[in-house]
Amino acid sequence: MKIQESAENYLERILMLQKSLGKVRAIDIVNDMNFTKASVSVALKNLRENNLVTVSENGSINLTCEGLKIAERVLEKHKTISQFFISIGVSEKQALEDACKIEHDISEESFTKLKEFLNKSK
Amino acid sequence: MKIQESAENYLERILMLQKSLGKVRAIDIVNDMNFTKASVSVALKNLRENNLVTVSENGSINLTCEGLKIAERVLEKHKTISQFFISIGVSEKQALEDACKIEHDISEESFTKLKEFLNKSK
DNA sequence: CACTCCTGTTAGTCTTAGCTAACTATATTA
DNA sequence: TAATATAGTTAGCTAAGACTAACAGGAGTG
Repeated sequence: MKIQESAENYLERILMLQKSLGKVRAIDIVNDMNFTKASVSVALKNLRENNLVTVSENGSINLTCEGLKIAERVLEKHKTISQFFISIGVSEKQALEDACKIEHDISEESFTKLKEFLNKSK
Repeated sequence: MKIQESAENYLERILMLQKSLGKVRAIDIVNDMNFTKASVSVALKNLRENNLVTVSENGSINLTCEGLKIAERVLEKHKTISQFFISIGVSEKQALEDACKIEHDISEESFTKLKEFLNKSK
């Protein structure tokens, strides 16, 4: 199964929210991503069905091993890309916004080279 | 009207084909983009309705002023982004493939900074 | 002339991923 | 206790953008 861009985004946000809030419920995703409750509910159902998250009885959402792997990979891309843009003078706001989209498009090869480039230029 | 990513792509390809073939018909786009005739036909209808291309009786497709502006902007992004990736060691094939997707996501601000960066590093 | 190839169109289907509306269930509060 | 707020679900709609199938018209050829 090919992971869709939207699924990648949800997983990434769940991981970010886990880090900032400790514990994540659907409503936290709603507030963070500015989608409706209904959209998030359906998206979570999908993630559950693909074994990328689990939801405990109290409503707290957890990434599975597979889900976490994807989330971490996307988050790493996000950080690297935004860091790169900032390093060439892009505003932080815009860098983050662009990274959010590009993180789903960049290939492993280009991502690796970009990381190397950033490490070298430090 | 917000120009869709797919429309941007079609316009860009039409411009590229114009440069390489001189004259562009729907079938040239079909062969170049690996979509079906039907998909291309519908897409062209859309571009026509949005005054981004015209089609003459003999079937040759021309960009309108507005269509050309968009095509040139996207093509410039394409070139800049792929050039950047190549400059940091990405293979040409992958650089072009990634540029094809990222060109639709990058903001004007980031694009400008990327161009400046490339000019400086020359 | 009939056949086939080439080009293009239309109709209808599918998937992704958002939306609203309406509902349920629980918790808080007047 | 009744009313309201909060959280989540389901059903049904929409739009973009691909697809297949079926068809129409012109050009060249047996």
